[in-house]
Amino acid sequence: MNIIESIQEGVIRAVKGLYGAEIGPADITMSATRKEFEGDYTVVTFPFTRFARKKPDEIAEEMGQHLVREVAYVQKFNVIKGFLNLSLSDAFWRRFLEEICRNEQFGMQPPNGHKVLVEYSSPNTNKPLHLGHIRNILLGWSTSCILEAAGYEVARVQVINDRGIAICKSMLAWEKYANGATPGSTGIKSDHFVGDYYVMFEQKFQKEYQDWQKSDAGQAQLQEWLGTNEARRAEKELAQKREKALKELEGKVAAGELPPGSSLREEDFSPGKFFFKNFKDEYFNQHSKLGAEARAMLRRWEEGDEATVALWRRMNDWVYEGFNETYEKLGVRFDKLYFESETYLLGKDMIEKGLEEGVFYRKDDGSAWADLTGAKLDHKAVLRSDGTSLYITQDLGTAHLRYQDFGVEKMVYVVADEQNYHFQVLFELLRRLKEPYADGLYHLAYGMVDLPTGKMKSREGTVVDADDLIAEVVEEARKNSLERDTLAGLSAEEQQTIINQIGLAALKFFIIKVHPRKRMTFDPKESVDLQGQTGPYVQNAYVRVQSVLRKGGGQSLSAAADYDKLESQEREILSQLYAFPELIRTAAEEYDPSSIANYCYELAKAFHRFYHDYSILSAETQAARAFRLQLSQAVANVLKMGMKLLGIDMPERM
RNA sequence: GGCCCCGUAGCUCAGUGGAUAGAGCAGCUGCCUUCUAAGCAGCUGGCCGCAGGUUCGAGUCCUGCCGGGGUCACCA
Repeated sequence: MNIIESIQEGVIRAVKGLYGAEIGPADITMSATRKEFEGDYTVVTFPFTRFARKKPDEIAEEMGQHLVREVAYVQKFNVIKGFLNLSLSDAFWRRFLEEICRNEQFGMQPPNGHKVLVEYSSPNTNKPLHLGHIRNILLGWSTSCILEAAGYEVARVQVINDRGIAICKSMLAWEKYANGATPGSTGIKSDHFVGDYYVMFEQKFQKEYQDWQKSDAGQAQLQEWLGTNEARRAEKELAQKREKALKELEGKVAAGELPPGSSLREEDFSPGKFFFKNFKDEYFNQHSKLGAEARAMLRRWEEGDEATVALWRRMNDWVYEGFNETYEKLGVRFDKLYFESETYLLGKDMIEKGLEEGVFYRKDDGSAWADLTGAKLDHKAVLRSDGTSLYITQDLGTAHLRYQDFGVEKMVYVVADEQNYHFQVLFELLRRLKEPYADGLYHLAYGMVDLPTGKMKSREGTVVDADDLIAEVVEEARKNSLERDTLAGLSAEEQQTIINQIGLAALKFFIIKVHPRKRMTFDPKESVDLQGQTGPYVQNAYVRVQSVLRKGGGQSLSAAADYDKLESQEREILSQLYAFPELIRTAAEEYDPSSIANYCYELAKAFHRFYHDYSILSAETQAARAFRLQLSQAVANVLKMGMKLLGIDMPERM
């Protein structure tokens, strides 16, 4: 039993003995004592006034005496405004420190016999990975590590969207314009190589579309639309929008944010532009030559045309090669890949079963639906009238397949929050189908990543590429390291390893420290910061310990047993360490890596302060020296484990 | 419009219903002859979106409103 439970039990007995009331642990409000007061743990006594019929201070006083008498290691107490602050004995903390120094795996929970699957990354194969994927990957990886630390057996998987019109665009552009060029022949990273042809397709298509807009056919289409009611509505809305924008602009000019004489871009409010923007998909499907070619290619792929499938395989393999490089740089891996080309037909059996069981119903046209109005959702199509699968059908089948593959009781889907509705529907359907894992489903929905300039938009070229970003943070770490010149004496290879660790720590920590649910602003300038609330700050605390240990470690630390009169900073650090196991449990329960990041920062901060204020190697006594060495060692160990859960490695020097 | 998420310092973010709401960045000041200054300390900066309610106690829970985002396809 840990000390917190002991105290709770003591409080329960005290309440019963003193006031004759029965309470449970949940009725007790307990927390670590705030820094400005003396004590280690605080019990709030206000809730007890109801049955004690006494003032909070009196209750606290009585209870404090009771706890000191009855609970081992509770040594003394003080009362401030109804808050009962308890101090544990030095012996308690010394024993705790000894215990964690013996246990390298302190905080890691023993296997709990449960299996969980984590799906993350899940890219398309037509473009390289970008900043959004990085958040996804870091969340997925750290969540899976945290679940492992909490005792789960974890399977890491990704779904790869390797089929559909998008990859056909890349294929078509490559066929038409590449003249047989390959990643090897051009020296371009292979996923970027494929992505470049996707971009090229879009550019050629855009050019074609613009030419068409000016053509008789295009103008005729526009004229036809301009006569409709829809057009009149649109014109009205555009006029309103224009007015609003004009007001905003005038406000900004008045505030000096924009130069005088600034004006609106009138074309933004022209009905013609509005029309052609919305007509784009229809143009692609109905009129475009390139669109027709891409669709023909998709059809050939679906028919299994040999040459098309071979090209498809070749280009996708290039993409995987590039992805794997990026995954390796980020230090993540997967146990299994699910390719949509292999799973997109799955799920129909489940629909059949569901139809029999009345989970779904059929419309006259043959399509299958689920009535989810009871779950405050809606009617949802699960099979097309021609009998083919939909996105949701495929996900039903894939979930079932994964259960067969891994026998997991829980599945975590790391997917952006724009798909919240989809997962609500998916989980509800799996519950109704009585899938055995249906109660263990969790959508780890994370907010999109914005740039200081606004949303990332691939069409406007504001997407931050994953590889570029990694290179940038590592370069920043390299420059800083050179200035500091602390790595002299190490081989070039060792130096590079450390610089990579520092750069990636900055990037990863910057992203993980924000709660997943929140939309986040990613400022590239701040992400390469190496000072303050950052990954390298935490690494530096670890490095300082290693440096101390190199100089003064190796001797017996048994003298630590004689250390008494712990400093309040030492107690504070110990109390933080004490919270580590519980932190892992709650982080796993809540699927929240950000709590680990913030914990590591707080612990590093406490250590940096301690390191500054007290001498470790030249402490006043042998006992103090031994104790502080142990304490430093314990801090380093916990920081290393904590950061490892975030996918961040600790360098031995920096 | 329905549903979901967010709103805390100039900026980026913490904050299990408990004490005087915290960090980092930015700005200003100090501290390297001492275990690595990627550090430490200080100053400046808050109607915790607004209004009600529940509670001994609300940034935290409930309701309404305002603002931002997402989503509501036989697309994925």
